[in-house]
Formats: sequence, structure tokens, C-alpha cells
Amino acid sequence: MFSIGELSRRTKVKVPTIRYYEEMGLLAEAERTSGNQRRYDKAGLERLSFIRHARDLGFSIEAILSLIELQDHPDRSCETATDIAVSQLADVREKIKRLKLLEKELKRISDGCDGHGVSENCYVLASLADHELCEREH
Amino acid sequence: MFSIGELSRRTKVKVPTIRYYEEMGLLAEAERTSGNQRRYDKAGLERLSFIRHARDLGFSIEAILSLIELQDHPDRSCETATDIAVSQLADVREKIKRLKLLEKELKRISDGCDGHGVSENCYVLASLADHELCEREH
DNA sequence: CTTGAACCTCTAGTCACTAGAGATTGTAGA
DNA sequence: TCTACAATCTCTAGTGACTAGAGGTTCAAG
Repeated sequence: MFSIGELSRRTKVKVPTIRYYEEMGLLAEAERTSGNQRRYDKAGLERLSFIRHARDLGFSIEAILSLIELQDHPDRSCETATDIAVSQLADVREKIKRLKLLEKELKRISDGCDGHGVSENCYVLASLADHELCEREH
Repeated sequence: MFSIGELSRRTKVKVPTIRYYEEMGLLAEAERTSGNQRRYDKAGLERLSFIRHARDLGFSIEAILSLIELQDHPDRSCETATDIAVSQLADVREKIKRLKLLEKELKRISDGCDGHGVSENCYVLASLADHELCEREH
């Protein structure tokens, strides 16, 4: 049995965040000492690792809640879990696509400027002001 | 002179968002009709387009505030604007890098599952639970 | 038995909006 | 000119996923 601080150290999840996860129903309510402090065991550690890992992968709290519900009903099909992962993947790919376009434009913008006065037509400001200067839609 | 709704239609920025930008100091306080409704001119339209474009590129409100301040003091060097753009570009590249790692892992995860029961070792759930299954750190 | 780090709950703040209530205004058609 | 009613106004509260701080209590080492 270990304290919330120990759990925090082991999982790299901050203490208030752990309490927040409990409040959100991601973590079961922890056992308490006679003095009302939370105590965790290996199961708690594992669940928090799961949550942290899923959050790192960009899953929303809500999605994780579904995943957890699934774990607690092992009779159901794995399909839902796969659906959630697949939709997460689509999300990530969309984000990458958008960011790559932005990267291109930002590179173009920041390469165009070389430290002259703003009054003499700063390319950064001009580019932002005038969408016509973009190479493509975004 | 046009209304906030018209401005919204032209810039694709929602009406409450326009009011929010005004409150945040990104947009100057608009002129008003005798009945207290906001009226905008070409200058307002241009500034809002600038803001929208910068937001699309992921600049924070705070960064845009700096950029606007720069526009209003054309005597200063363009360097600050370039710095902001360059740091934005670094941000975007970092995000792309991270997302690509996630994409890889998510692909691996969602490919591994084919609809069998969760109890028989669903790969999605197992992967999330056990970081050891990751190909690399994230 | 004392000290002080760690813990507790609670409220409020973050960012960039978004939604809704309830009241007022602008404008097009009769 | 009157009447609808869409659009506008202000204000408050909610979103997601935390983070920060106040003020009080408990645990564990010395």
C-alpha cells in the first residue's frame, strides 16, 4: 500500500491530477487510512498507468471511460475498443495533415523576414494579414 | 459599415468569438449605432482576418497581441515578429514529431484487434495497459 | 513528543471559446 | 405606420483537462 505521492512518483501523474481522475470516475475511490489519506495497491497503479498511457496517446477522458467500462465487462466484444483506437488514429492523422500545411506556410513566412523595419513591409505581418499570400487553403 | 453578423459571415468567425476578441483587446472597440449595436468597416474586417489567419496557424491570443502591438509601432524591428513565427514553427514541428510516434503506435494497436472477446486478450486494452508493448518511449 | 513534509477539501483560475437566458434593436413586408 | 421576427445586446455559466492556492489535518522520522 502506498500514498498518493508515491503513486504520483511511480506514474509521473501529478497528485492533483490523480484526485481529479478519481473525481471523474476513471479511478475507483481509493481506500483510506484512519486519518482519511488515500492508499493504493498494485491494481490502482496499473489502472493509473493505463489511463496515463491512453492520455499520452491523445484519448479523451470520455474515451478512456468507455475503454475502462469495456475492461470491466470482458464478455463484450473487443470491437468497441478497436473502434475507439481507429477513430483516435484518424484524428491523429488529420492533425498531422493540418500541421504539415501549417509548417510549410510558417517556414515560408519566417524565411521571408530578415530583421528590417516593420514599416518596410514585414513579411510575417503581411502574410498573416493577407490570406492571398498563402499557397493553399487552410 | 456592416453588422457583426455580416462581419462573421465574411470572415467565418462566429459572432460570440468576435465579441470575445474585442473583450481580449485583439479588436478595437467597435463603433456603435444609436441602439448600441456594433458596426464595422474595412479596417475592422482586415484586422479580424489577420487574427483569424494567425489563429488558424496556431498562434496564441497572447502571441497575436504582440504581433498587433508590433503593427501599431512600425518603427520597431521586424525581428520580434520573425521570432514569434519561428517559435511557432518549432512548436508545430514538435507537435508533428509527437503525433507521428502516436500514429505508429495507434496503427499497431488497432491493427492487432479483430473483434474477438475482450477476455481473450484484446490487443487494444493490453497495449494501453502495458507500456512495455510500445516500440519506443513517448 | 515535536517538527515539518505530505496530505486533505474546497474554490477559483487557465485557454479559447461556446451556449443560453432574457431583453432590446433593426428591417422588411403589409 | 405598424408589426413580426431575425439579429443584436449583456451577462453568466459551461467546456476539457487540468493547475494553483488557501487553510487545515495527518503521518513518520528523530
